[in-house]
Amino acid sequence: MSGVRAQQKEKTRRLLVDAALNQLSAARSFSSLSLREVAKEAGLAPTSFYRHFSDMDELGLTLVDEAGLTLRQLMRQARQRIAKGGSVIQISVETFMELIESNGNVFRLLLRERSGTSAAFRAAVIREIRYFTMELCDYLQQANDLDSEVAYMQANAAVTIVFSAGSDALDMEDKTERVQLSKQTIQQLRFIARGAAELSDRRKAGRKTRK
Amino acid sequence: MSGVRAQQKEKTRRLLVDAALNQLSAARSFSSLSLREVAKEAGLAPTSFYRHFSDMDELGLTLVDEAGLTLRQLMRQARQRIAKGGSVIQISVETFMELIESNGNVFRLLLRERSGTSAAFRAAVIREIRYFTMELCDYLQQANDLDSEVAYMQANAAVTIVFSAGSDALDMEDKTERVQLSKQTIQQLRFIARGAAELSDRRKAGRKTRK
DNA sequence: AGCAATAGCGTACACGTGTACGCTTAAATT
DNA sequence: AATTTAAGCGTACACGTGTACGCTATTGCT
Repeated sequence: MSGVRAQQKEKTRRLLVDAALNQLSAARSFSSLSLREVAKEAGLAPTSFYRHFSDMDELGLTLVDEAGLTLRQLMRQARQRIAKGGSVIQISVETFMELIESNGNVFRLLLRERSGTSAAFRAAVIREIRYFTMELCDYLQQANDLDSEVAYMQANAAVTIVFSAGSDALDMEDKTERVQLSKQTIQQLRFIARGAAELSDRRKAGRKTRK
Repeated sequence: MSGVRAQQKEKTRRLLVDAALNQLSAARSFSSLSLREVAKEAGLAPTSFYRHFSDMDELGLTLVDEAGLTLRQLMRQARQRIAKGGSVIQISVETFMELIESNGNVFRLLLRERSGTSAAFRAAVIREIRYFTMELCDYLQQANDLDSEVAYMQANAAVTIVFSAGSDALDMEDKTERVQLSKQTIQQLRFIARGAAELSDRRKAGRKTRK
């Protein structure tokens, strides 16, 4: 019942997953990784790969799942920090940027496979990002008392801006450049928040007078 | 002097470029294209490829250049339409969406290689997009009398939003879905415009009182 | 007219790829 | 203790890849 075998299997499975993640870089996308490369990096014979995944695609989807997990951890962490007070937007952006610095490869995976070549991957990534967006949407609607449609548009725009900034940040090695980018991103999010708040107010006023 | 030879060479060079472009699709990225495939599609022997490009990379950069050209045509067309009156934002978004419907592959190339695997490609794509952004920035600054830094942030955010929407539009086969996306994008751009105008005003007021 | 340049082709090679197949060895089950 | 299960390995194969090399045929130049 201890499952020495299953335990060992899970261990080398992780070896494969980690091997794939570690091979990702600015110059190396998941789709450019070969089964043999991953197996070799994990210290396995090529054919042993099949004991864990039937395909590189299957490994890839596992990776996307892990990336989604990381994204959710990010949200949790941001919420905790926000609870302690401070500018919501600023804290969110800074938390996000930290994630990118420490988990660049995970983020790269999401960015690339989003517009990648495999329909399954795209669907999986889009699902994760949508989940992320919806979570933000709920928060905005509740915290700022927004019209639900307006909240969605704001959340969607904000996520787009932040992800794009993250993508840019990945290519920066200079620290001050990144700080500058953060500032700009924060300002852009404020633009959006401002516009959304206004539209939401206008809609509410419209509903009132119509009654 | 007529240059029968050079003329013919240019012709088959175009054959290669077009062959590469035609092979692009949702399921096929440029980096997944092989020299042999492109040559075959162009009706050439693999080795004849080298008479025109030393590399697939060189062909790729040519493609990016063409994409940049398309982007500039887009700007010109949008400007012409704007001159005839109407909502600037609406016209811009609609023009952009038309481009995507008719030149999906060109746009896909830009989107993918932007976060792609080759540093040279990324640099080239980023240059084209930056040029696009700067052009918009100038327009905004002049037309709306904005603070220059604010205008840049607005232009940058707008381009990000529009490109992201374009990327989403590529995956839609339903027409009404695309119309809905356009509406949302227009609204999001208005959010940004609103926020930017406000910040610009605040900055100007600040400068006045300080004098 | 004669020579040089060159676009395009065919052949050939070494290399990396996915994966089918059978074997070994150790855990799990009986 | 005997048997079944399955993780991992090595070998082997067919296939697609980039590209070096030499050849042909046509254009351009002198």
